[in-house]
Amino acid sequence: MKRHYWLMKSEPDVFGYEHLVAAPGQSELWDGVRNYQARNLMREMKVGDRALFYHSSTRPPHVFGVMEIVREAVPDPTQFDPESSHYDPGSDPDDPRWWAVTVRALAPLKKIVSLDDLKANPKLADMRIVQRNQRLSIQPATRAEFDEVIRMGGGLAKP
DNA sequence: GCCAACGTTGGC
DNA sequence: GCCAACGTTGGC
Repeated sequence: MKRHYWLMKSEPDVFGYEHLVAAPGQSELWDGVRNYQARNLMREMKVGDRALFYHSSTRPPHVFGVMEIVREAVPDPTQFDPESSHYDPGSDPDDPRWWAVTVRALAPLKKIVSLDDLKANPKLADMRIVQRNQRLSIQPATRAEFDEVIRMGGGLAKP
């Protein structure tokens, strides 16, 4: 089975890498995605896939660490929760609209890799994140891109 | 806080 | 099915 690579964005105030590391059992449902393209990509994810964890709305925005997909997409429960800010009254429980994978922290990078660093590396020119305002919160990456970002971050710190 | 990009909605 | 209005994202 071929492993795939991804980049997943979150605002650290809402859900950052530290939350993930501190989470019970160190795994967490990646809920709240309300974009069809991102949803479709998440449904392609397989157990064992790896993802770069990107912190947005920070100065500078940056890649912080690496996650592993530990469970394939299941219906996102927040879409059926009227109390949730992600509540979607239009979603049919028999045919849920929104799905979420479960992720686990693998390790932080030894040093963060900023968006400017990503943009400055010609090897990463095809990554969506470095292209003009590509806001998609879940993006595919190649293994070469994934490895390059980790190399730029000085490798993975021991958890 | 601003605003460009861009996805979604809804009138026609 | 078009497209203007609107809302959100996210870098700056």
